[in-house]
Amino acid sequence: MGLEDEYRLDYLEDQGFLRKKCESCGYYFWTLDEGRKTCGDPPCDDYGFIDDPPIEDEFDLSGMREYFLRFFEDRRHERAKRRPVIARWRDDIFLTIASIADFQPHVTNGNVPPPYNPLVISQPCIRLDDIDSVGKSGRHLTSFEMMAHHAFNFDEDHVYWKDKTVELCQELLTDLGIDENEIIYKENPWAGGGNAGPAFEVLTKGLELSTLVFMNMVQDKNGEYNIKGENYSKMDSKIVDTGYGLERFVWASKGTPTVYDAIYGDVVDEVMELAELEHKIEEPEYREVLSEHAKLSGYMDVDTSTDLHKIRKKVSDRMNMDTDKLREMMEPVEDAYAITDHARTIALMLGDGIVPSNTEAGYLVRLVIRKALRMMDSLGINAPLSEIVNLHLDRMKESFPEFKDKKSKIDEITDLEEDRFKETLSKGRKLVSKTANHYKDNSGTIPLDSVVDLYDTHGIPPEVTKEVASEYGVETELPDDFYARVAKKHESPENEDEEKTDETIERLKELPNTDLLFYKQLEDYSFESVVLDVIEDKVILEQTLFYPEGGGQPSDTGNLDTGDKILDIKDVKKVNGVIVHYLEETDEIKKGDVVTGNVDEERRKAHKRHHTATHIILEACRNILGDHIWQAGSQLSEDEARLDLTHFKSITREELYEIEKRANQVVMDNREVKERWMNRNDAEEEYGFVLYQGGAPESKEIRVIEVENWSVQACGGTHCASTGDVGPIKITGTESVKDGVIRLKYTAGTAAIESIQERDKMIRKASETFSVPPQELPETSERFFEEWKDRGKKISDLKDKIALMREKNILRESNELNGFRVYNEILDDSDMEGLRKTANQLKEEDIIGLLVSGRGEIIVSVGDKAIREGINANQIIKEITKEIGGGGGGDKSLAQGKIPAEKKKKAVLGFSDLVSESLNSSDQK
RNA sequence: GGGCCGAUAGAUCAGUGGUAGAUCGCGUCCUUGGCAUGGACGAGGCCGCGGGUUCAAAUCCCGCUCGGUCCA
Repeated sequence: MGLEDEYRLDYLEDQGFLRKKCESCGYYFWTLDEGRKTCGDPPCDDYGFIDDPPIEDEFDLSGMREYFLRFFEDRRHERAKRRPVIARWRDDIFLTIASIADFQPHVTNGNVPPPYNPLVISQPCIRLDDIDSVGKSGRHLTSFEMMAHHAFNFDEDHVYWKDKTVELCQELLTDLGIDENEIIYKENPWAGGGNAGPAFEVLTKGLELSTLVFMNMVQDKNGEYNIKGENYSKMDSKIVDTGYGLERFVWASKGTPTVYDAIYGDVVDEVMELAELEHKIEEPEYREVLSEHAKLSGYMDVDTSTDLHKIRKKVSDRMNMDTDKLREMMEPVEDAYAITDHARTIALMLGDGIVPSNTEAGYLVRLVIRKALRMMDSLGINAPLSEIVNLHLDRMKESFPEFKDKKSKIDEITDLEEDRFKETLSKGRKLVSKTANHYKDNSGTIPLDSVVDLYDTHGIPPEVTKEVASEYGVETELPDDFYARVAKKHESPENEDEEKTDETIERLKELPNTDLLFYKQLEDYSFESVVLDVIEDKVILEQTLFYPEGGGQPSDTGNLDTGDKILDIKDVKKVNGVIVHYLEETDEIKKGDVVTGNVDEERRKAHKRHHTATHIILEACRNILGDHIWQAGSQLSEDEARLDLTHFKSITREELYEIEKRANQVVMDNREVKERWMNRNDAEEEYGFVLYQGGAPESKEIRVIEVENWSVQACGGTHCASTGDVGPIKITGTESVKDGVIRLKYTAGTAAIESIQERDKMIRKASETFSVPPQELPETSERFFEEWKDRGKKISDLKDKIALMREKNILRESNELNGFRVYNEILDDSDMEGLRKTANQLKEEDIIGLLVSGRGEIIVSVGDKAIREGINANQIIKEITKEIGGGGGGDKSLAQGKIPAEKKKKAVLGFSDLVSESLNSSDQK
């Protein structure tokens, strides 16, 4: 079934819009211009807005944003706060890529009502998909603000739908002075993230200003609508999802050749200045080249070098200019644009608390930083990247006041990342030199495999490899689809998650949600309840005090008392709203029984202490280390708790002590720990995103745990009533989980006492060994270690001396055999090192020798002269060990091995014969 | 979350199972009026930690810790 009817809006028809089919691309579009034949979207139409801005007045970013927000506020929309660019509330994407992402999935799926309805927002977004086109295309950005008005229509609550949406859009555009004959609504259905719907792209003079999506379908294998290759069916809710590109609007108000000049031309100027280039945007010839270039790249992809080459060729032809000259002219400008763009993205990402890492969102910010640094390098900019980031931060003060306090942290992180990258590069260059030298005499070309390896394993960009290799006169194999090949290397078969259709789950669905007593009776440990069902080893009660595993807190254990028998509970889980108790055995319990539940009190208390301690420590870390600290995971047990934190360097000892001290201070303050249920939107409004340290729940009401005057977190766990109940907190260790994430381990309450005692025992044991009081342990152990090393050296020296002294005996006692002196002896007090030293003396004197230690270590040495006669120490030792057991080997002059100690004499006695045999056989050759 | 790479002298690194090395730096001496330089000698190593294989492990295998890097 098609979507034609979806687009026939009364509003458009009443206004006199005509539905036409684009002669070029075949898509339908709506226009007031009777003569129009094409849809207005490049490549069907050219850019018409450059040097001829369709928006009457010039706007800057904050001016345009404010105009938009006010416009919709005046039309009964509430202004919603932006969310961070890191999508902490979602587990399917790292970055906020659209304004609607703020409301997915909890609002769009109907679980949580929107904060306002309808609402207007300007949401900063980051998209890195087209990062390679940034700067070159004149229109791509890695960060942008998606302005939007959203209306969420559910069955009972209808706000507005298609006609009103288009009407508002049309009114906004004409309000801005855009000629209504130039406004085109192009039909182009949208699909993404499991939803879809009809959509209009709103175009003027070849520029897409906004997209109006009418999300009313959900992915469904048997759905009747087919959009972009997938089947969809209608859903109950209808969501108005619009997106107005703030930067596009500013661009359309200025008509500059590129979007970059429109939105932050002054920063571009400064970047050009740092590169000692002049931004000649005002020079006519220059501006013309730039315009031509921009117009062409408007409808071409520039992410492959061949496309870029085509554009260059066309522009140079049109301008009657040499292609090389054009390239020389364009490349630095493109890099400067890209650097400016990336710097703003970096400011947003770091400002919103992303910590650079080798994984997840942290990796994405590192990627952007490194791309920027590379371009700065090729432009010859010596200033630190943080300086350019600061240019943006200064200008963002007004629009993003929340970044004001973050400047020094952003500087620190940027500088640190710059240092790290330089380190990686300089190491990389050495490695490339080595590789280049290796292939210099070989093929003269570094093969693709090596180039991929250098990039994949060591992070050396292929361009750098090429550059360094050329210094050695070595070629580099570098195909156009290099990065695709790297990607291919990483491809692995994806194991699809099997869909579980569990009978148990079906049966659980029939049952009512369990009444959660552990949220109501915080200090109780036993309760009574009716048994609702028994499924295999699982018991479901009407109400329970047993806490199910969740939020890093393990489940309670305990027992159920049926009156006749006490049954142990080994695990408790929550399946949707139903709490499932896993029992050792369930023979004695049946549906309808009334049982008494007893929670293991010590275990629960240990969990409470560790959980509350976790909240205290997290806030202590945020206070001491900074606001970039976010919880990246946590796990409690009875004995220990651990907390993973985002942090860009390792924590120092001193910081750790400070955190420990501060946390214990909060304990001693005996602050109240309050728990309450709050409306989710109210809680977010009041506390912001710091609430969601442990991940965001997907419900209307959320449980908020507040440590008085300390921290507020959304949390479903059990907590102490006041911080004094936590008892002492002892940090027991740190480790790094991955780059940018550190793990803190600590104990609280009884467990803390135990861990302190454990440490005390270790110290006692060590100090008893040394027979010194604990306080002298550090010095003493150091002294002992130094002495131990000294003695090792002395022993080695003495062994040298012993070997020298033996020399006299050796000369006296060696026998003559076929012109060689042969010596063998058992040195009972010696070891392998001693034997070796003596053997070296033998070699110098050209004596063929066999030495055996008391433990059966054996060594055969042969001097140069004997080697020339074909004597081989390795062969001899093999002969010996073959005959009497053990094993050994080495080279011609020295061979080592071991034989059973009791065979020492036998080895020595047979030696002369072996040597003479060996001499004879070599004579025969 | 997954893949790949690395850890040896103060620094940078070599060392494919058999006597732990190079360069720079450091110390002493020589060359010099002094500096630069050149030369000689020397000190400096739990070869990351723990296990395994082996007659023998810096080296091979497994685990851990730390670091680097690429991808989702």
